[in-house]
Amino acid sequence: MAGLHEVAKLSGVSKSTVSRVINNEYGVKASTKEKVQKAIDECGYVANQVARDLKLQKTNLIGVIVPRMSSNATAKGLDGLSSVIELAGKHVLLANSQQDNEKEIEYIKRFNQKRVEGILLYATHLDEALVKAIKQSAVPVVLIGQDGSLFNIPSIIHDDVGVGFNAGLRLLEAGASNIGFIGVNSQDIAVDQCRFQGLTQSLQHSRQISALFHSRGEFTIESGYQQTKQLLLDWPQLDGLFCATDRIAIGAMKAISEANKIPGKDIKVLGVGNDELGLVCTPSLSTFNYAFDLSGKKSAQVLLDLIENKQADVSKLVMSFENIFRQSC
Amino acid sequence: MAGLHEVAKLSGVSKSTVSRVINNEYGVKASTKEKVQKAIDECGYVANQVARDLKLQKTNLIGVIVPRMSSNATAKGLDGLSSVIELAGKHVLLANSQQDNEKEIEYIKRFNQKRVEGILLYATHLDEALVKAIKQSAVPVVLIGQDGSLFNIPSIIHDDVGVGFNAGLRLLEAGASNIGFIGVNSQDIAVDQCRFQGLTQSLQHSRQISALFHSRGEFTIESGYQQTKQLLLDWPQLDGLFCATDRIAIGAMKAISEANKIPGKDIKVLGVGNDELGLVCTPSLSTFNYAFDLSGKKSAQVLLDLIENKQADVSKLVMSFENIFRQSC
DNA sequence: CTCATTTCTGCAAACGTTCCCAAGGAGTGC
DNA sequence: GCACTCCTTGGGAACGTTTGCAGAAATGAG
Repeated sequence: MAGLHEVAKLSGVSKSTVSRVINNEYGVKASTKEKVQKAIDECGYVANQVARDLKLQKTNLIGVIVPRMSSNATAKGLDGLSSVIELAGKHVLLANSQQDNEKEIEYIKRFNQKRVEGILLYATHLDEALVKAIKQSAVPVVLIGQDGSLFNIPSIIHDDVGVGFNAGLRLLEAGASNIGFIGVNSQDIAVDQCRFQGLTQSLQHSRQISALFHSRGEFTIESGYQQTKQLLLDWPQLDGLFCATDRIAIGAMKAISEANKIPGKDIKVLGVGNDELGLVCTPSLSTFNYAFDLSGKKSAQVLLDLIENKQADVSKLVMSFENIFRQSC
Repeated sequence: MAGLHEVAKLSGVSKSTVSRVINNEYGVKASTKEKVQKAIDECGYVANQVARDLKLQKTNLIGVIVPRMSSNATAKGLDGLSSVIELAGKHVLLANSQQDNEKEIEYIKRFNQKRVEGILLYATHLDEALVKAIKQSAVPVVLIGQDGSLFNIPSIIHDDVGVGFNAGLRLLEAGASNIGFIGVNSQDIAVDQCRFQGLTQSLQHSRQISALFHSRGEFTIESGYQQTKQLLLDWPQLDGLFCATDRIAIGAMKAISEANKIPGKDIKVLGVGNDELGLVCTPSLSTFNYAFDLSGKKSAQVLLDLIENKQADVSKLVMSFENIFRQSC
């Protein structure tokens, strides 16, 4: 591929001059500018950004690590963050960790090698090795969805405890007293632990509550279905169900219907995430809206700030949520 | 950040030797290797991939341009393509064109500057300027979702005509004779034109058909709702509806219900895409499954081949589909 | 101990830019 | 005609690597 050198030769000027017209700096005569421009068009010159990046010590690259691409949360987050990153004239270097902790670590390292300017990490769980990798990163890392502020890692999180608390209140209000929670795995602090914690907090002082169950599965509709089926068998009194995600909740409602009970009447159901799925299913799902696109944007903004100022003025940012109460509770 | 140079100084060897240790080439004494390794750990050296890329004239970067992040098709496609790209040891450089033709062109240029090895383009419509930009790209571009084979651009497409044809057959079979089609905009060849074309082909020879309507909107549930509301007003005889996407179909069913007709009974409804939404809504939506993850994978493979072999052995690849017939038709 | 052979290491060029510095040339005022 | 300034241009170092080549050190054979 043609380089600066060839353009220079072709137009009979020096590399310096060519460079100047490319970056259209002032101080180059109109006639030479024209001459050079012609040569550029002629040999189809395309600036080599790699060489530039090396010289300028700046890549304009932001690394983004997600656990999976095709989930409501990730997709919307990606949409949000990409818009602010691209507005800032930077590019998104994307990696799919497939929820694998080691891959997350691997990508943090590789991104450092690639000299990204910062990293946005949608982590599923924060273990020692990951924290260490983040600490070792030469460029700032901001965490999305999990709270790393304990380790002094800037984090954008959703108010999972608050959601759990509100879910409890709503369930009580709706008259439920045998309440189940379907979470994911215990390593996922935000989705599993915090939401459950909020739930228990709100139920704690109520004398209406006779029992509380905690069951665990995966992030899918199918898993929600299976978990609930089992739960109904083990515990027929169940009359309120808080699911850690909307997909789980939708699976749950299916299981409930199949057990000849009416979701939203016999058993109140609540999800989290405001997935569009909850809007179209029957009965429509009561849930909590997390502004994933906004948290994506926010996290990108925090990261860009961090890159600019070299120090965080925010170590933890808790995004609020919105109650979306429909038919299921 | 510490460079090769500092490690060399610290360990008392030359840059060459350090480089050799890092790339663990044979022919370096165990004792020096150890010495160097210690120095590396000590000063926290991280290889500069930018410099490497420049020297080796190879970035291991694949540019991916999508019209939006948060759609079923894109998300699944991204999941598929990222898995094969990452398996090949390469990285995904992601750009969101926001369905803007000019941005697509802009990104093709920028990616060329970044010296990506190839580009995967989810295009919404293929106009002259875009074709020109693709032709001018120094690295191979493969198109996903739109047919560019006419312009000799390797393309991975879904069998949109086939889907339209099958939709028509199904609608006839179900006894519909006043059939509507809700598409998007006419510039979207694949989603609007091809699907409609297939539909008309299958209906052409039928004497049962009394009329066929073509209406246009956007990719959303809301748009499907509005379009259908209008359609029902204009044309009350409507008894079969083929929607270019599942989201549109779901909006359509809502409008139908509101008009006191029963979707799947009074008016047969068909969508495209096998969005999970269609599974949970009532009545469940009959649709066609496009293996978006597979087309993502395939396109990445074709691109990698193209990069490797410098010439295409496939110029067009039509992915098949699967009939998913549920309650709505 | 010497010479040949093998193993190891360092020098320096190259990748394609940017940008500092200096120098050439053209005006300008006296 | 001279000194001065301003505008335009070119030379070359630098960014951090890799790698061919040659030389140094180590090893082995006689």
